[in-house]
Amino acid sequence: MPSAGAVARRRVHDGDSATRTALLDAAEALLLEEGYAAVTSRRLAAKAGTNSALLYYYFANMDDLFVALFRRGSERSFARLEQALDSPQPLWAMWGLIHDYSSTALTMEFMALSNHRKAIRAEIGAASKRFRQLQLKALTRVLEGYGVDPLEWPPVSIIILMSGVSRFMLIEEEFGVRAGHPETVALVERHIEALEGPRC
Amino acid sequence: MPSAGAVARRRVHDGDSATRTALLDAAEALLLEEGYAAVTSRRLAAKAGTNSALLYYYFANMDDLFVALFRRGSERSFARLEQALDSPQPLWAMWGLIHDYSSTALTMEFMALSNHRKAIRAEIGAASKRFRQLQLKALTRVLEGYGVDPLEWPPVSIIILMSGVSRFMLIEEEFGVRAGHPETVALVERHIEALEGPRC
DNA sequence: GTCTATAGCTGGATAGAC
DNA sequence: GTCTATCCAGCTATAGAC
Repeated sequence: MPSAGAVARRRVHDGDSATRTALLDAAEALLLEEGYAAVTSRRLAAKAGTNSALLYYYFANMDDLFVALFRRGSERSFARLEQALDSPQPLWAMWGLIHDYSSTALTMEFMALSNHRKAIRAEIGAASKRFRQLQLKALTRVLEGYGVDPLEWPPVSIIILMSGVSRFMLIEEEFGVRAGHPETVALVERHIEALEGPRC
Repeated sequence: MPSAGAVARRRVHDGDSATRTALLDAAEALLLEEGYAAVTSRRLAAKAGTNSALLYYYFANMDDLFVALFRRGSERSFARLEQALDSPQPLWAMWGLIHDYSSTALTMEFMALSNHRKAIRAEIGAASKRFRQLQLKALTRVLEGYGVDPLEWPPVSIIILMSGVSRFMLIEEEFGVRAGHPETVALVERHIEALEGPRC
């Protein structure tokens, strides 16, 4: 574990290279398959077909690697969100994005990881805010178009409700709890359908 | 890290003793203050004013200690829930219990911990199911009394909505995201008030 | 019941050859 | 850029004295 005040002394090679990408890919795969505790310098280097010393050539330390991996993931998510909000059925598209395990699993793993990697905490906060702002800007316009009263149903609350209920069910499923999930998904989707018509 | 198939060979002393309780208290405090990564046998023993060898006198291994701590916490939560559901305003009482950081923080820490301690996963799943059943049994009766249509608003979905939105906001707050939270809390509380009158 | 001492392992990070 | 070899720290768990 790096000491709290650790500073990267080595020079880091930010550019793209096949090895660097392989290391990030291996880290992402390990993170999803076995959880962040499995992502150690040795195991991840082995999975990428190299050794841990090379990892430290590309990244100053493990924190650095995790931050790079998180940013790569956020950029992808952000692009997917922009595309979803641009669809003719933005509520359905957003719900599809939110209530999908594979797009949420990485985020949740990073949240768990952030418990003992403070560098990651700040990254998650910043990305969440940016994500929320984009969702909010689009949804405010969309809901206004559907004639939804923003005092009774603030757009930001719609986002939080959809995200919260979805995330909660995904987490529960990881622990084998499924009671009430189908009914709740149906409830959410009834309300989306009332505003936006059946999903196309 | 214990090997996957590790079996507890030592005899374990389950009964209450001041030292055992001190160890559990220290573990709980460390878990909340610094996250589960800080809960190592050495640090926790030091915090309890003893040494790690004694920890292994009371618990077969670290997994065992975490399971014992989780069970102690669940029993307390369960008792609080029973009391809440027995109040004259069960919706308000349940919401108060759900949307309270201190009662949720430990659960979230255990969920993060369960990523690399499988023994904990099973415990969380079992406790969640038990918790849900109690909530559901009480809420079904209460909502029926308020004349809420169970086809449009299934009681189990009300529970999931309340839990999900609350948990989501508590997590976001840990990452410094607060946008839309007051509006959303107000929204939930308006709906509770419509059914149960102002909170007493 | 409680302690000291320590075995055995794993991980982060670096040195230095090629 | 990539490797082998290695240092050092911290952790789980045990042995054995008192």
